[in-house]
Amino acid sequence: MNAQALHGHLDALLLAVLERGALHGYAIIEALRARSDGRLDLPTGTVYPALRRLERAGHVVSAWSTVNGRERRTYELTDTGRRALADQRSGWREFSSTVGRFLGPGTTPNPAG
Amino acid sequence: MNAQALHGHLDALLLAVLERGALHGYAIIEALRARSDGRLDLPTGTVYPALRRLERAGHVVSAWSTVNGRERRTYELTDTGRRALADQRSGWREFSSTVGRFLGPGTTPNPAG
DNA sequence: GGATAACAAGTAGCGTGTCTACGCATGAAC
DNA sequence: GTTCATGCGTAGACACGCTACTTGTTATCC
Repeated sequence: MNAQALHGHLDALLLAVLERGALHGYAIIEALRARSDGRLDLPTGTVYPALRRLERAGHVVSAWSTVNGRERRTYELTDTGRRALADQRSGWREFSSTVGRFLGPGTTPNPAG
Repeated sequence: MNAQALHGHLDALLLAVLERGALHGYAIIEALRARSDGRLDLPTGTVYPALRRLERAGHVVSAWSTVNGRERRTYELTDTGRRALADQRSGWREFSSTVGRFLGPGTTPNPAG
């Protein structure tokens, strides 16, 4: 599964992983991969531009830090970003329940757990 | 909600509405609108090209019929289309459950106490 | 010491897919 | 005879993610 299917939901995913705490780009990619059991394996060429978009939109702020001589740009959610995430969440719910009507009951309201 | 968010799932929706029986383009649009409580209101410029894509792919076949002097092109699911729909369905389930982990109700830091 | 891999960030150009904005045609209402 | 709802269709614009590439550091293997 690649990000083509995401189309328009990628930003929401990025905000969602940052909700748990600030991360740098590479770590975001790994978090997405880990939390999706390897299903979301996004290329850097997808994630980095998206993060810059989010920063331009004011949803995240970034800060450079150097660790072992390696440059890391760490991204953090802003208040605006938090509100945007809430919006995206309700948008996702409406979207998935609407499409779910046509494509099956598998909207997974809750993964049984 | 428009089809921008659909991106990649539109074909599946079209196949899904045709699953219940053959329809012509305009009726497909109305069926989508009706079954989604008005949430899916797709422009013709989105649906007609999509239907032609599906026909080129062999997922549907079309036939002209004239009703009251009006030309209608009625689309019908093929066996290939039915299989494709099944594929899309399982694809949708995987997609929605994966994204749902991040954006779903169970994702909030307030785990339904 | 040199090659390779993993980590870390980024850009350029392409392809796909939906949207906007049209055009064409018929039948009913006013 | 103009307007509206029905019905089909295309052209071009635009947004977004993908592929492929570049730059640079640290660690590992031979």
